[in-house]
Amino acid sequence: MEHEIPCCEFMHVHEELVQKVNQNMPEEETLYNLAELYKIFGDPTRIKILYVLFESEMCVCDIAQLLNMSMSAISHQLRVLKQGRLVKFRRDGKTVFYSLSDDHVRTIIDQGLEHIGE
Amino acid sequence: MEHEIPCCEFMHVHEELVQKVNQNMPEEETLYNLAELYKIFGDPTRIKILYVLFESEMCVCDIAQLLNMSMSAISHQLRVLKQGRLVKFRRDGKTVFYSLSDDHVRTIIDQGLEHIGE
DNA sequence: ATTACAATTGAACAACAGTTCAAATGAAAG
DNA sequence: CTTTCATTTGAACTGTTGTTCAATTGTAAT
Repeated sequence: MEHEIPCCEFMHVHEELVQKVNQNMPEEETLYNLAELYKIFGDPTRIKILYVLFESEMCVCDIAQLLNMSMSAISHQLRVLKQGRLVKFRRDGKTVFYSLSDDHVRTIIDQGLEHIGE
Repeated sequence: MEHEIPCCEFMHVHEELVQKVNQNMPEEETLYNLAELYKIFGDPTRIKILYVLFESEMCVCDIAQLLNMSMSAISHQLRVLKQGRLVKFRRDGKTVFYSLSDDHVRTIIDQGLEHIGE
């Protein structure tokens, strides 16, 4: 990440502005975590799973049938959603039921829909 | 995307619920576009660029210096942001100034921050 | 114990994404 | 027209991601 920066001879932004940017820029780790969160939303399959879970908790098998995909594929994606704390689960016998872990999920998706104009 | 679905013998979700899911699930294209939008936010460099642009419009060169990255890398990412309609630009002589195209950007990022608890 | 079955896991594979490097634009000045 | 310089572009390379397939785990029933 080290660079010789071949760049314009003078900066267009003022010194004051540079300070403001550095002041308001969150820490590297925060930015990284933020990107990680959005990466999770950045896949149609995972978005679909979240939509399905908007209605109610469901087992892997039901989700797979509803989305017409293999249980393995769904399970892999549920793991990603679990790691991102977007879904939680409970076991009931052989079956594992997944559900949304909080309301941010819905808000974030709604904001996105608004942006693309749906 | 075709599957033999080896799955549980009976569905746990009720018929009524299946209908509700299918009713509320947006069209395939919408879901795809939504995922595409979030993919854009799913990269630290692009998040940083957006943060920089929170303060004011800036040229490629200034952004590159502020983030300590090559102009080429920044330009490539600005193209992605441009395609997602998250930034707009104006040319002034040899310089191109980029700025945020609307307020959704800020709202979406704020929602994300809230989720990760910052 | 053995069987049945929902769910998870890991390896493999193809598709994709981010940065670099070198070359090409595009606009202004000499 | 030629030069200069900010920006863009395309190819190459590397690292990552999503799905499949086969094998495994975990729970309950026989």
